Amino acid sequence: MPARSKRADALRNQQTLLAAAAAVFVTSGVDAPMREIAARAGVGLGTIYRHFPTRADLIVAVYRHQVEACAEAGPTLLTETDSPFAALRQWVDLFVDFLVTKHGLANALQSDSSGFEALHTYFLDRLVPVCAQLLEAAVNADEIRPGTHAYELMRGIGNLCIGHDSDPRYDPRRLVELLLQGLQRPQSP
Amino acid sequence: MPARSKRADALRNQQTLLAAAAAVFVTSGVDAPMREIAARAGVGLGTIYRHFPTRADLIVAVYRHQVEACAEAGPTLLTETDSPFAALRQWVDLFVDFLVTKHGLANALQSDSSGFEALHTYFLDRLVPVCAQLLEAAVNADEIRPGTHAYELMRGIGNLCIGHDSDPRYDPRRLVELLLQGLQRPQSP
DNA sequence: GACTAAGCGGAACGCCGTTCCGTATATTTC
DNA sequence: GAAATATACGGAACGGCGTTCCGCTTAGTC
Repeated sequence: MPARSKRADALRNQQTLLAAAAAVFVTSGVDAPMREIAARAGVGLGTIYRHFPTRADLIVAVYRHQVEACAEAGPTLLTETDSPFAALRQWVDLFVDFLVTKHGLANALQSDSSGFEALHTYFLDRLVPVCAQLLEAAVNADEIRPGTHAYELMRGIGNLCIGHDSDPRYDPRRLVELLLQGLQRPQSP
Repeated sequence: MPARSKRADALRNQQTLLAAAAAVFVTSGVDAPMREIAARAGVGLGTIYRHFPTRADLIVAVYRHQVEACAEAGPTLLTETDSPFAALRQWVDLFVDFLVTKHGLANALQSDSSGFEALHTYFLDRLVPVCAQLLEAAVNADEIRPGTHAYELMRGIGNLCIGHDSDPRYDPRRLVELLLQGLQRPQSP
């Protein structure tokens, strides 16, 4: 019993809000004042909170497609790439690219303030299993040392992506690459 | 001409504030409301801002000793440890321990909001040269590959220390160790 | 067209950083 | 010791932001 379906204006507003949020996130980052988003969408503050009770809900809704795409790319890369480690590296690249192009998203991802919990949860629930699969394949192929947990790796990568735009001398990609190399099994037998 | 020396009560308040801030930082993190610190010190808000115009100034003042100690440990470790890479590893451990025991400090260090600039600046100005020296020694000893910049490494390590207390499954030390291993020169000639 | 429940807007509250200035006091001067 | 003055103090006040709440509006229904 799906109750009664939502009102038309509610659905319209939800879409408008998503579009407005996406636009504002680009220019002002994911920490932009809620008022700014509401104003851009031409709705009241109450409306934004009714549709997206927490900021995290809004962020998740805005980026869900891209996260899904990233998650789905995992298995694909695994089958289409000859070495599992190469697949892992490409997948991580995808993830880093995603984070790095969203102002403040990496920061928000790690924020421990309640309210961002949903964000944290969604990203990790969706992506950690994918990462784990890639990791396991690479371990089985004897390309990397076992013992690294996907959760930890994902959070580490996320952390490394913080603040990349504050200084041109800091490029998260180089450090992530270093991390991956640290993962590689020493070639001694 | 050192102008006239400060008033006695001003000096006393400065000390009181430092102690109060140190105590509050332990319990509420370095983001604790300024009011809380002022209250704890038993002074007005104006006083805290007069002595420490920005939050970063206060944080720097509170932790200056420890940062100095860490900076000075660099050269010492280098002479007292047989391998430069081992010295680097120990030094990094020191730095991680420092960051990990200060709630929210790692976050603050990376915050790009103006006002934390002084913090960023002080930490990096003081520690990057030390790290660079260790790095260079390890490169010269042919223990690690050249091409990594101390600035980038320090920021990466700082980033990895963010959020360590939000989940027991996340241990920055393991990832930092991975990073260091990624630095090591592959043992192929 | 009237009814009703779903949805809307934005005023209002609380928290926080930061500024500003009337008041209090340490220090110097006589 | 008292007056003079530079210094420092306290906390009210302002603005920005997140979040809640409720009287009003409107879409969907009969």
